[in-house]
Amino acid sequence: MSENIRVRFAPSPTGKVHIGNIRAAIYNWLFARHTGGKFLLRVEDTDLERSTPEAIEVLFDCMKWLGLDWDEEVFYQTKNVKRHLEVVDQLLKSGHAYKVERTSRDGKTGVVTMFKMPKEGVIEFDDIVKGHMAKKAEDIQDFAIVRSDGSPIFHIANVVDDIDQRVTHIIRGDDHVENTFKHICIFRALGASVPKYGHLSMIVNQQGKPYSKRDGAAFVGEYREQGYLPEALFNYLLLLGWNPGDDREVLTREEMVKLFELEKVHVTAAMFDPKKLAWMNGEYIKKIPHADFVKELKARAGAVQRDEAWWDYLADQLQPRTKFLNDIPAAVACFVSDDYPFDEKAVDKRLRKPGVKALLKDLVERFSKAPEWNAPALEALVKELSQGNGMGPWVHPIRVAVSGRGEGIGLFEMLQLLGREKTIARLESAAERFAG
RNA sequence: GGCCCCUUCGUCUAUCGGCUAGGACAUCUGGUUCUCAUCCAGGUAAGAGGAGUUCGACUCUCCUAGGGGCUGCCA
Repeated sequence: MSENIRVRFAPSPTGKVHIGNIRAAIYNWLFARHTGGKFLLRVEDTDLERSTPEAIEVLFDCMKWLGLDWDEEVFYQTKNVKRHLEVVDQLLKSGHAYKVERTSRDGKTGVVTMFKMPKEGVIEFDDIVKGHMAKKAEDIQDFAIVRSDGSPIFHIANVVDDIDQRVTHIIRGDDHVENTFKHICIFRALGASVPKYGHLSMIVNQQGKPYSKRDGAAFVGEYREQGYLPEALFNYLLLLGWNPGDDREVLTREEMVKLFELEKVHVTAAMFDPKKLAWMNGEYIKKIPHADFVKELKARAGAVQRDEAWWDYLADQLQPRTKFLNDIPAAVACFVSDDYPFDEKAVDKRLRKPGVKALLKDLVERFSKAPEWNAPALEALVKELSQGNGMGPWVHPIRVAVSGRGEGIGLFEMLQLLGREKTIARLESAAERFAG
């Protein structure tokens, strides 16, 4: 493979980065890193309304969050407008373009510059992912390249920028396939070499339609806010249309770079499955180094003063069962404050039952007298009470009383972390408040 | 309507003429556990339909059906 390979990610900043779009970035990045080529970033900021500095910042943030580092300086399309128009002049002179008065859809009338399509012949190219593509020139109409206000249109800007950035491979969404036939004609009219193309299928929803904001989180920022790890999103998006050829699914970045091949990217549209992404996220959370997880935990738990051993222990209990970092606050609420919320359903099921009050009172007695306060000792204590018939009748009410929830880390580990004093106080309080 | 593309379990996919069609997620069952969002074991579940080529087609060809994309002075 050549080290001259140059690819680009060329989004138009709108303040949000769509997952389909970022997947294109991922594939470009991987292709560049795999082949030792350059991954360029071009900001197609010609829509002045939407391409605000803030929107561009959002784009950079998403890229950085996912670890998509780019080579060379960011290329801004607006800075190349002069060049675009020079090239249009060139096309006008060579007879590949002409001016004409037209009325647009919204009723504007004015003179636009049109690119003149060849009238016969077949335009063809070998798409790296879709294979051989061909279309009769006569099936494509002449198209506008300069608006009546004198501003260049996407088709010409895109092609000129690709020439100027010396892009060798254009990897982009499937929705650009038709444009490619047009763009190839522009490259040829300019005597420029035509880059190689690879068109990526779309990410679709359960109905098979392009995945949009109505289908759930469609933008990178939303996944970040919901506590997804960038590595998990990256890995999941990569697998939507590519696989390493064996059964591996959770891959390190190094493995991805080593194994990624554009030729093996799928042609068919892939349905987005939030459940598998969630699973993938859990896998990556398990892989977080202990010390880092403790840091996350502390950051999300709020201000609580405990010693390191206490945090270590809680982290060990929590990490394997955490699927989303955003679940942490609810999971640790009972450790953070004595004013933790009670889940009404759990309370109904486990506390508002006859006999529970007496049971809790009895436990308060026994816990007060317990010689040791640690998980194994407490478990032994309750096991003895249950006489081998299952600890459920004791465990469930205790759990809801001290944590307000029906699920969480192991109960006895939880009691150990809470300490004797809090445990007893909470059992007493719950007995008065809820139990019958 | 016209043009281009696609079609293996519910979903993501393996298979590149030999298949008892494999894996993962989801789902179900059983086990472990106090619970579960952990862990272990197992199960259900697929080649759109029809012709042809071939000793043999999920794999190659054609047709049909279904799906998607494009058809802008958007990108």
